[in-house]
Amino acid sequence: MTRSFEPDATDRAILRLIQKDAALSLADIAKDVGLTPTPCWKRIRKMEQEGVITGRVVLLDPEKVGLGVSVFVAIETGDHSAPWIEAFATTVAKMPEIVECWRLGGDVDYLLRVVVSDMQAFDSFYRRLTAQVPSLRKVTSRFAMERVKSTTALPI
Amino acid sequence: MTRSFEPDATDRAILRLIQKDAALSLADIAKDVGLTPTPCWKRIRKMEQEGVITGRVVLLDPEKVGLGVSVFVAIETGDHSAPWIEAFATTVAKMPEIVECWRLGGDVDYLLRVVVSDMQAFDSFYRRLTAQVPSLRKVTSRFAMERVKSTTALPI
DNA sequence: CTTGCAACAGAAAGATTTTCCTTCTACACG
DNA sequence: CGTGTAGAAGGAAAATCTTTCTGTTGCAAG
Repeated sequence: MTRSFEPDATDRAILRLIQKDAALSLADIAKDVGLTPTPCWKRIRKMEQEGVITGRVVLLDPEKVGLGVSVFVAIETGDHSAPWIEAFATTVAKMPEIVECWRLGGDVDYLLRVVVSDMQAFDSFYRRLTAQVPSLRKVTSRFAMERVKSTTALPI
Repeated sequence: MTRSFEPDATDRAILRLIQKDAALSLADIAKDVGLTPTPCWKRIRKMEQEGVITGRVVLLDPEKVGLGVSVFVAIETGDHSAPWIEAFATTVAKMPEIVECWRLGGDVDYLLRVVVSDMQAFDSFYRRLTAQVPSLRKVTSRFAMERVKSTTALPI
């Protein structure tokens, strides 16, 4: 796969900054990377158009909004057919408690991170999940005790 | 734990919006939640000051910046002392490839997500990790085949 | 009532976006 | 060689739009 976009050192400097704080003004970003606001803005817009930048979002403190419980759910399926995989992806997309879902190689087929308010809410989620998804061979839930680190900033 | 902040329906509507797109103008947000820009802005500022909103960031496409490989590393430690835990957290904080690190309850002590460019980069990371962290009893790496879902938006 | 909170309209301050211009480099051609 | 041209990248300044702040009003609870 040849990458269509090759960020130079300046692009990367910009990305490193706004990956951490997208509220910085163009003037500040520009000063930091040694440009004036205009070319800086042009680079950012280009990266948005090319899909390098996929969005701007605010992050919330899960505790503060009463969603302090993260649970990792490892799933082994008994059905590896394309229709099952597709149906599973659709179900996952529809459940907002699932904030991450990865298909893995190896013993575990899927790993989910589920965000809920408490154990009871997780139980409710768990029942809905297992009721909706057929052919689950093994489901292992592990509760997070502490969020040691969690960042959206890629090591660019 | 009593929560100091109780968002009302309007606060939550605002959060749902800007969790998905923080580039929306106040005018747009206000129209959507049925307010004028000023009270809307005051609510957002309040939530920022109270720490409900922890930051504004841009999200990147990992593939487009050449970091398309995510690996989950499950760690079981042989040392559960406070100093070990602290030292481990410090090491994790210093390694930018580790984008998530959770301390779990149960058989697995820690679960990491590591973002790298390719298998070779992961091997390099793996060597550095195991060289720096003592008393690792078991380390299991699972490669992500597909990112089925990944969102920063909490189900508020 | 009246007190306090939340909303509003409108103005000021500040940021973004556009337009236009300059510079630099690479490359083709006389 | 020297010159002309195209394309990429930067910059200054103006226009436009947003955010932020002011003062004021309305409404609900006490």
